[in-house]
Amino acid sequence: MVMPELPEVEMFRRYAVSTSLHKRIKEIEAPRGSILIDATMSELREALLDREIISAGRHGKYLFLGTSNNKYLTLHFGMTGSLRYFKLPESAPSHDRFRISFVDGYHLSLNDPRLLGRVRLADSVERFVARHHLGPDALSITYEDFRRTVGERRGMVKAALMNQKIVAGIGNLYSDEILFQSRIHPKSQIGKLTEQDMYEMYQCIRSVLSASIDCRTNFACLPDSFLLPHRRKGAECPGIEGRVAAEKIAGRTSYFCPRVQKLRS
DNA sequence: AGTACCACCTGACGGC
DNA sequence: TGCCGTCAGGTGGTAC
Repeated sequence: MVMPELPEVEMFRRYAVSTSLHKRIKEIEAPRGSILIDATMSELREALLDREIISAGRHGKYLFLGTSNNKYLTLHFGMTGSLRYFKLPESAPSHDRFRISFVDGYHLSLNDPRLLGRVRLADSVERFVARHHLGPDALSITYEDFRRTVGERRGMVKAALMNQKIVAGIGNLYSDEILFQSRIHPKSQIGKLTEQDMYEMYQCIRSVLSASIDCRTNFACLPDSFLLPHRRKGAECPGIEGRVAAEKIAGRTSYFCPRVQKLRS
């Protein structure tokens, strides 16, 4: 099952571009209801029906489908959401929660077994990002901004990496990978990180997320040096003799290699 | 300000 | 076999 963090949502963005751009919207439906936030179905229909999707943007874990009348259908995938494009009713996903139907008979659906995905309507991406207090996108943030915003916090580094207000797009899985490759223990206190630690972490954010996108988020395709394919308690650490440890940190089960990742405290 | 915990939500899985 | 508790994790809320 796909956990939608930045690379996964980037795949959804590309999928939407390759399937759904410049098609006239005929109908929208929410078969199970209660997926809309801050907007009603009639507002959504008013904004979208008879329009086309002309752009697909992403900020962190949010996907923005821009329409020809300057509105943005904003999708969040929760922890199990994904996009499916199909024509025949029998090809509809089994957990179809939000469906856009185009005049050519095709559909784009948000498939979401655990019902944690959300759909909103926005007037601009910038205003949406500001309203939800999202930090810069993890692949766009500069090192200066990263060092400053992380540096002025206290607490555990893992919590900061996963905090969407600091940097948008990193969740539990990729924060574990970034910290593993940075050789930093997830419980390390931010105030104890060196300048070198910060820079290392910043570079690993970029390289880890990019590598996953290059692999189309298929973990089996990642280099042998990655932790993600071995993200099980007791598994062998990649590249060093040792076992993967699991511990609840910042409210999430965290996997790390204690021999590689030393605690800064 | 940071942390811990809960709720939402369902499918998978292990224990008995 | 089948029931049941637990876990998975993004977001957003509350209490301390």
